[in-house]
Amino acid sequence: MTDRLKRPFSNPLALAILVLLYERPMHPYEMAATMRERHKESSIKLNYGSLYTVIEQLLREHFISVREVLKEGKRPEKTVYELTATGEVELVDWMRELVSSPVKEYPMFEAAISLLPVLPPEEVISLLEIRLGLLQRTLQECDEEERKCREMKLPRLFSLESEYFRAMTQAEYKFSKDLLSDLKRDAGGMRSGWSEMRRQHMAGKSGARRKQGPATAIRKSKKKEGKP
Amino acid sequence: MTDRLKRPFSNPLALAILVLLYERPMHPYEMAATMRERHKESSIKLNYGSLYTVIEQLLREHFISVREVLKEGKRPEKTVYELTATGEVELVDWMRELVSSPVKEYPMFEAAISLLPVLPPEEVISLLEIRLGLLQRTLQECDEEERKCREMKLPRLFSLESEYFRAMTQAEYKFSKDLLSDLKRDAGGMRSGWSEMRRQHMAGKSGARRKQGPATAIRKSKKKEGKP
DNA sequence: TCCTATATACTCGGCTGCGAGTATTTGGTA
DNA sequence: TACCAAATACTCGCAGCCGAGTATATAGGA
Repeated sequence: MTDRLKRPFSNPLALAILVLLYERPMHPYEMAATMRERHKESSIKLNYGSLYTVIEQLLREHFISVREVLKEGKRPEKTVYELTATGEVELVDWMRELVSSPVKEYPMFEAAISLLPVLPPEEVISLLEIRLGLLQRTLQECDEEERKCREMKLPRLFSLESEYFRAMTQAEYKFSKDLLSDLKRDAGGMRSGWSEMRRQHMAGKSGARRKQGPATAIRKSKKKEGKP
Repeated sequence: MTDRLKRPFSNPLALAILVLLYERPMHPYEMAATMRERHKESSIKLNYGSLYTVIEQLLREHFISVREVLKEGKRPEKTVYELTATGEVELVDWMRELVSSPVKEYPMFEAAISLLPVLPPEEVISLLEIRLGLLQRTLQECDEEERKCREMKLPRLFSLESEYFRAMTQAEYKFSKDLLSDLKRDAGGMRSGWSEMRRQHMAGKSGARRKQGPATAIRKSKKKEGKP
């Protein structure tokens, strides 16, 4: 909201680092350890490669700076970083934007759904059944998780992100289930437009193939090379 | 399901290309045009840079091959690609996996939620209100879209992906709304654990700063700025 | 005492992804 | 007829991202 300027980077890991340094100065490995301790890795993807790259970026933008370099014995040096004033502004600003303004993302399942007609409907039915099973298991695991939190009397704030994840998974479950029953109801039916659509694909494809030769060996065509 | 081998690439655009070539041979620009025509760009991110990179990857794996190179006048050559037998197997296999097995993804909002305590709760309330407004508008647009589809008597299959998007947006709306009311109910209250958590952050921070020098220019106060 | 497994703390090279740029043709209009 | 804008069809270079690898220190068991 505050500004619509493009941020110098978009990795959620950068955000997490800013937050950690907002609490106190740290060195990279400690950041990773802390994130794991708090199970942030479940909502924010963490890996070593990116960690150090992202720190580099943050340094470049002067959002963080080197506080000190520790040397103990012969171990590699530990570089401790801290948040700068600019960094704190960026952090708060970024958080504000993320909370206030949804951004379109591109989950794989959405892509798959939009290309669904390449699969025969009967197969989609059994694939969706598998999916439903897996989603249900995920939901159960979430509940289990939540139960533990309640037992330990942790305030809700600690588990907000998994609550969100559960809600989204639930929605996906419902969607898949509805889709499944619809498919079952008029399997192969006309109303879905499926068979018609598939026929088109097939027509296009087999037509092309036929023009070229009897079910090609692998590639009889003009360009036979693979890689120059 | 079929196999758990890692695919040589993960870009949804690659999947879309395989599907397009499954229908008929095409040249890159035509792929882009077709995708836009069918509004696939709303569920699969498209941009020129990636398009050509991804085609390179598919070639390398022998999932597609060059069918012919057209030359018309002095225009740049058009390279027409087609699906190989291997490519078709990959396509179907990949689709099966995507439909049957959910994968954990990392939406930005989930990251933000997991770091929410850096913002004062009163601010989160107003940010969520903005978000709810925007989400509602998105939902209305979806409905409008859907109405048009029904008017044109398009079969449901054509708009499945936007139905999915709507469902997910709806879920996010509900989650945000519930969170908002909870925040309003015990604003600043103890039960949420928020104030406590924030205090910790603050403590850590100001402690660190104090050691270093007199409260830096822009950020001396505990939290006096708001949002103009 | 020695050996191995694990934790600590990064480094490095390469692939992926992308936006901005390039060059030609077509269409409209003044 | 001349000119400009839009469409066509890519090319390029660089930054982001990541996973596998490296190297030391410590702990625990045989």
